Amino acid sequence: MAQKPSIPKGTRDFSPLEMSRRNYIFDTIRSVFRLYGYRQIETPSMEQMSTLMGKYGEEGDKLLFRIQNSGEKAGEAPEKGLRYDLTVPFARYVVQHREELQFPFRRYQIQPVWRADRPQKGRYREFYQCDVDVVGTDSLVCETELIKMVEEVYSRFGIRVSMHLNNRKILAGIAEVIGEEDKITDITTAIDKLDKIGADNVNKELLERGLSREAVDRLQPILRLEGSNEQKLQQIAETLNQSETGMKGVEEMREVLRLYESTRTAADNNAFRLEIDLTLARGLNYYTGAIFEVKALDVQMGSITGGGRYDNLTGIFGMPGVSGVGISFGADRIYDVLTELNLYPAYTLETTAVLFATFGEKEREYAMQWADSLRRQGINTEVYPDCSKMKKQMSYADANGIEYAAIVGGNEMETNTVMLKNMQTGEQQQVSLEMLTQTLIQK
RNA sequence: GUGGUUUUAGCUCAGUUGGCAGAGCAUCGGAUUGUGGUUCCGAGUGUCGUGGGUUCGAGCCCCACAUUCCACCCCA
Repeated sequence: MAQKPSIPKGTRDFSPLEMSRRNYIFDTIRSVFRLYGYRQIETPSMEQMSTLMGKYGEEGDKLLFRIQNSGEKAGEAPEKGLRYDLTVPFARYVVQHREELQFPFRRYQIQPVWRADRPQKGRYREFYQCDVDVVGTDSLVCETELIKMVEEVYSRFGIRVSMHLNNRKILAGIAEVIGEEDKITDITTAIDKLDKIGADNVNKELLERGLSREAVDRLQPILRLEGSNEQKLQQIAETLNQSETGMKGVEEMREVLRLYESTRTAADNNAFRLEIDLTLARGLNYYTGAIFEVKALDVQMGSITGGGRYDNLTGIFGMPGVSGVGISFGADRIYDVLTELNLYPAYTLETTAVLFATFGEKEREYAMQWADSLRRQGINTEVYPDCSKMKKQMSYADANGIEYAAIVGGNEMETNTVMLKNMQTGEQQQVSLEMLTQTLIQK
């Protein structure tokens, strides 16, 4: 019985053109990662449920894909699940391989992750993250370099972005000074929505979540913070001067900004905006220091990159005292942004340089020998496999965006040449193997 | 998990109060027995998302499920 094939909700097929573009994204990100000395690892698609559970908050647990073993009954708790992000598997990896790693350890990882979320704009159930993390150091140089890497990546893509910067210690300090230390999660998730729902609704939500009227009032100056990063820091420092944790956060942020500014030159791109944003919270509750988020300025889309510092993620797996910091580029959202802004360079069309189109079996064999010679020079070459009509063969070259057709008939075989046709201009000339190789190598 | 939306030819989509299933593009063939992308002529294609129900009769009305997209929650 023929049934209509389909793929699971929130997943996608990638066709050749899309893959060329995706590879352009991965290659660009990867080259920046390597520029800063990061090395690649991969981890399995599935992890033990015990590794995943409880790392992403209540909501996160619900969004985990569970893997049902064939032997398990429907009601049993599955022991394996698909990874939800790359950071937690990385922490697990570090703990398991600690004896073989040199710290500080810089790694990058480009792999798909899965979330059983409801799909919508820029949200898929299977998507790629490009993670870059360094563990085993709490140096703020790392935060600074991550910021510079974000700047470099988006500069290469030509996407104008704003990078928002916050610090969990500052958020903790705020909760402390308004006397609601234990409500830090409620406070952060509420003020995270400031942009979207406005100050009045945020305050309403804070009251609903059980904050006192007084605490909400004391929060207001923080919410309304304006001015340059330096001015913001000044105001935050004044507000938090009674909180040791809060002041630590202020110092960290000040140092990161200072280091960042110290490396900037006039040549740096001004399209990149780095701003302190106290309303930036980020849901993952393992963050303890800096937190980052990047949004495209010219496209309506959720964050396209995010990350932060986590002081004790490996502690959960029995290896305390290892601080890490990292960020994750959302490849699929970047793809959507590049598509919407039409920013793909022309060369992202990965294709064949030359197609041999032939008039018969003898010509085809002749073409195969020529093709081998070209391939030895590293030129992407195809021989049309059937003895079809020339029209058909030329259409094939055209439809696949192949730049040159090398036509082989009796005349060409006699003179030991091919008729080389430029598919864009329509110009053609009879050329020797040497001339053909030269022409194609120059491309 | 909540609310709405979409699904008809390979693709994008029309389809009237319930009455014979349509267009453009793409594909294939020909005009052109050694030349594609432009032109002209011709042709093919459908379990109308799936399963039930109402009706003399359902692409259209009702129910369930799947799916698309959007918003909320949350997030890359």
